Order: sequence, then structure tokens, then C-alpha cells
Amino acid sequence: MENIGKILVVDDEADILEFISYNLKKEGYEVYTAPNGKEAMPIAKKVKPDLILLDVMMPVMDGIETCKRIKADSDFDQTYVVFLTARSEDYSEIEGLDAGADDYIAKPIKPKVLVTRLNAILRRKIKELAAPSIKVKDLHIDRESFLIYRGEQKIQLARKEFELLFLLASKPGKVFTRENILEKVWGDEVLVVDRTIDVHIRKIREKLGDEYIGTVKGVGYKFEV
Amino acid sequence: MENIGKILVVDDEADILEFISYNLKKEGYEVYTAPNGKEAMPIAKKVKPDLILLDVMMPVMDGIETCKRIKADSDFDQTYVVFLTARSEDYSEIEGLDAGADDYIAKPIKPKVLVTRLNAILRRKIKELAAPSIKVKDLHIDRESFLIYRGEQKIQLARKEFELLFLLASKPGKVFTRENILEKVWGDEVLVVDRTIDVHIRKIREKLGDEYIGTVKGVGYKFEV
DNA sequence: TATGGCTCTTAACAATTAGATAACAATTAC
DNA sequence: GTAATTGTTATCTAATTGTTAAGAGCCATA
Repeated sequence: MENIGKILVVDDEADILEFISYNLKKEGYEVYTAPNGKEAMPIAKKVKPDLILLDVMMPVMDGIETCKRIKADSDFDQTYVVFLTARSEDYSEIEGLDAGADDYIAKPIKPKVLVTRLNAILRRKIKELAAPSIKVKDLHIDRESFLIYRGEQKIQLARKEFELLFLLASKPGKVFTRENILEKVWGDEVLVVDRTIDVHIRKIREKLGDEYIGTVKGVGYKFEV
Repeated sequence: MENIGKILVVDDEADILEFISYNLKKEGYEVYTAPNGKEAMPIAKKVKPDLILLDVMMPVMDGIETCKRIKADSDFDQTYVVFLTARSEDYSEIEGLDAGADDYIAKPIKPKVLVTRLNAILRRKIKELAAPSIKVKDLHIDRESFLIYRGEQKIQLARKEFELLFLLASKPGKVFTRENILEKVWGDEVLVVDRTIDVHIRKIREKLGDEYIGTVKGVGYKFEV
């Protein structure tokens, strides 16, 4: 099954971890686990999960504390946090989930419920994140139609060209290293020589003109502001 | 705020009713309330809400029973039902929400969660209900008759072809990925190879001409504007 | 219950095009 | 001036899409 998202599950009970993990993997998620908040943080930092499923009650660093730290870290702007709340726990405590959790799921967990809920949350997320279009300078870079508009003019870019321009234009002025670009545009397991980027830059310049993309020698490329 | 939909809230606890009602009204919904299933039915019949928010546990006629009746009534084909489940309730019972509910929300209710969730559900609904016929370019794509009119000419498409064209034409210019298309035209549990789409596209082009549907390589198809 | 016609799906092969690379030219930094 | 870096072009190939045809299933009608 194809991969549809990364989920980090944090719970101190090994069998619950196992149970959830199994069900989410079956659904096609890439699942990571940690037994408490403290150990979860570095994993979260590393894998940048789309969603963190967090038990509220844990020994070393509890869910609420963990959630607060996550929400305070701009690395996790794009990360959803969902609490797992044992129903025996007092809800007044969970009310304290104004720590910033996005949702919560009550134990005991039914697999179908869990999966349905997480699917719904992540679907929402994907939708929200998919920045539909960027307007910079006289360009309107539109993901919906995969077209670049300049005034009345429509410019068609090839897919990689589009993604590359989109990336650069998403932070005008910021210099992206080739490494950077490869990671974002080509993805994790990159199998291409980084000079390939140069060729794509060339093609974009050919189609749009030289004034949009600048070269910072020894560093990378940027969208000129 | 403009009106974005009618919601009927059914719960036996007056303060919860009040709380939900307040938050939904603030969001722009037209809100109706009832204290139990029995009283809810005639109201539902009358106002034809877009969505019914239903407490599972209620004295006179509980949520599951109410839901069954609603789902059995063709008047409510277009009505979404969402359960409110108190945490103390046994989830095995909620499993019985195979009574046909479309979603459920756990108590205690967080306003943000409630509103976000309902918005999402209703957005989906509005989209589904949208326009029985579309006029784009020189085409009149008519759901009633499943025919395409081009001037005086009537063009007959097969069902899947029609649905596919209808989808693309519902957002002219927007590129739909194959995944996208499968989800919307074929439905959730898709059992077909995505190349099937290509063949349908071919047939549509054969019947209508090549000028309507464009290919965005590596991405998907779109209705050309 | 055959028969024929339709729709849908798939597989196989052809055509096309985006993308990758290498090779060489130009430019820049030191 | 030289080495390092980037620009540019041409070529090749791998991925994607187009196209055709064949078979399965369905339904209406004889």
C-alpha cells in the first residue's frame, strides 16, 4: 500500500503501542513509536511526522507537557497533535489540552474509529497545506491549473520546472541550496546529480525570462525580489 | 454572517444544546434544536436541515433509533447525521452507528473541533449537491438527462465518461490527479487500475473532440479553459 | 434463456515527452 | 590566470500517456 503519511505514536504501554502501530501500518501509514514524551521529541524532530498521537498519561514526560513543547516549536507548525485519553481519566485535566492539541480520541480504542478519525484529520491537513497559488512580482503561480500567469499570458512549465519555481517562489529572496532543492522537489531518495537542477533553472529562465531566478554562486538559487 | 447551512441539534441536556447552538450560530449556521428524537423528527421534516447533530443517549428516543428512522426516510437522502457521543458511553454501542451516521464527535465538545468538523462535512456535501448541470465553453453538461448539448447537437456519453467529464468541468482549469478522479468518480474503495481513466478520457475525446480535456503530464487531466 | 449491444476494465504495444546526463562554453572569484 | 562554479546545448532513456483490442459482465428484448 502506498504511503499516506507519517504518524508518531507515543504511549508508555507497549501493547497499546503495538496495537495502534499495527492498525495504522495496515492502513498505509509510516509509523514511529516512543514510550514517553522525552524520547518522542528527538524522533519527532528527525522524522517530522504529519501527526503525533499522544497518550495523556505517561511516566517520564506526559502528553500535555509534550504537546506544549511541540506546539512551541516552529518545526512542528505543520504537525497535528491528537491526544489519547483513557476514559477513566478526569476530563478536567484534558480540558487543559488547551496545550493546543488538535483533537483527541478516547480509549479504549477501536481500530476502525482510530483509523477513520486519523484519516479525516490528515485529509483535512493535506487540503490545508496544499497552498494553491503564489503571487509574486507579476507572476501568478497556480497549483490548481499548473500554469504560470503573467498578465493575460499563460505559461506552461513542465512538472519539475513548476515544482522548482514553486519552491523558490514560496520564499522569495531566500537562497535554496541544491541539496535543499533536491530534498524538496525530488524527494527523499534522490537519485539524480545535482547539476540537473541547473538545467531546469535554465529552462525556467528560457520560458519566463532571466529576471526571476537569481544565482548565488557557491550557494544556490533564489527567487529575486 | 451569511447563512451557510441548516443544522438541527438534538440533545436532552439544555445547557449543551445552548452551548452548541451558540457556537454554530456564531459560525453562521441556521440552528434548530430538539430535546429528543421524537420531537426532532417533525422539526427535521419541516426544515430539512443539511445536518443533524444527534446525541446518542437520550431519554425519549435515542440517537441510534432516530438515526435509523432518518436514514430510512427518503426525505433525508441529502441530510448528514453526526453523532454526539459522551465519553462514558460504551463504544461498542457506538459501533451500532452502522445505523448509518456519517460521522461522530466525542464529548466533551471543544467548539473549535465541533465547528471545524461540521464545516468539513458540509463543505463536502455542498460540493456533492452542486449544480445538476454545468455550462462551459460551448457545452451544456446536463445531469438530468445525462446528455451533453453542443448547440443543437446532443452527445451521449456512457455513465463513467459522463461523471468524469462532469468532475473535470466542475472546475475548469483545475488539474485533477488520477487519484483525485478515482476517489470522486469511482468512490472510496476503488478496485480499478488508474490507467482505466486514460481510456475513458480517450473515449470522451473521441466523442467530443480533443479541445476540451487537456493532459498535464505527471499530474493528471483538466478541463481546458 | 439465448442474443446482441452496450459499458467498463484490463492488457499490450506505440508514441510521446519530460527529465537526466555528459560535454563543452562562459563566467566568476580569488 | 587559473580553478571552481555555473550556463548551455544536444543526446539518450525512462516514465508517462495514447491507442487499440479483447474479454467480462449486464441488461433489454426477442
